[in-house]
Amino acid sequence: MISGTDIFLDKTDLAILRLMQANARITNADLARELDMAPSAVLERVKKLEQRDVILQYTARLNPAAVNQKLLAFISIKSSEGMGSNHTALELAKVPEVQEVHHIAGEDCYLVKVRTADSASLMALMRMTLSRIPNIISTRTTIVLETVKEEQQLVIPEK
Amino acid sequence: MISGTDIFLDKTDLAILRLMQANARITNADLARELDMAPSAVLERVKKLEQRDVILQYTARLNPAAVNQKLLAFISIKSSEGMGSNHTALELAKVPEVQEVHHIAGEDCYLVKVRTADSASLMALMRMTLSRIPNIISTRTTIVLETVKEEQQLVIPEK
DNA sequence: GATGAAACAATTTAGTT
DNA sequence: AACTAAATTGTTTCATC
Repeated sequence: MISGTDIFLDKTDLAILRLMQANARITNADLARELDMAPSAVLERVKKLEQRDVILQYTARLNPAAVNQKLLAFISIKSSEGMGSNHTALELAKVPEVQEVHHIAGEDCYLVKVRTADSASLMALMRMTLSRIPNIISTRTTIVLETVKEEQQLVIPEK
Repeated sequence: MISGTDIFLDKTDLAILRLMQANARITNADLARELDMAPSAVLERVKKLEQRDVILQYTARLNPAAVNQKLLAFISIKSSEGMGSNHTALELAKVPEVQEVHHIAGEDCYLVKVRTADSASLMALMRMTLSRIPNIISTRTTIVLETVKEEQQLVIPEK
């Protein structure tokens, strides 16, 4: 769960976030040099950003093709469960190949992003895993032919 | 550009990827302890994984709400350019608020993932930035009401 | 490819302002 | 919240197998 209490970030915090978003393996010493601060002061700020759930994770972005995950698809899923329940979404979220589950406005359904080795393994996933989740009424699968950009970088405000 | 030459990853490489995907700030010494190897051997492998573009980036995943990016939307964009050209996609990719641009099958259009502060700033972005990109025929915007899962973690094969 | 050793650098804690 | 100082730990190179 993500902190609901309000979060105040000053110029220094935002600079730390900008640097760590661009390179999570930057040393604390290099961060301190960039910010013209003592390493101990920077370390304390980083720990607080982690505690406050401003920084959620440090992760290596991998080339999907290198680890045999060449197929990317988006699936629109309609569920018969009433509003207020999101059991279907939670079940979808448990599937490791499912990277994203969003509840979307308008069409009253979920948008799911899935990555598998190829179209055969996507079919297998849909038959074996998705079809076992209750309340799914329909699915519409869109295959990605080519990805031109895929980053999670957020635009960090100036202040 | 991502390496086109084929990539062979052994069990040790895959273990490194699994560990660094989960925590990009793991120390090289800790990696070496997990793998029962000398730190120097692990360091050499990590450098090769970076060089071969298996590891694309180390990044901190940030809480979008903490940096005032509360709105997430997917936009389907139809372009009049012929197949073979992807000028529109490249222009879309240049926009910092655009996190993803995928060319999708079937409807002959792009699927774009965008993050902004709120719906007013999304409107402003569409009017000021997207409307200046040539060849865009139509857009259909879907607003995300709630995100249940959003990770980029890939399923790393066993071997 | 992997190792061990060694020089150098970073991390992290504690005490102080 | 920030600093300095100091002890511990990690990084990285290089010679060797």
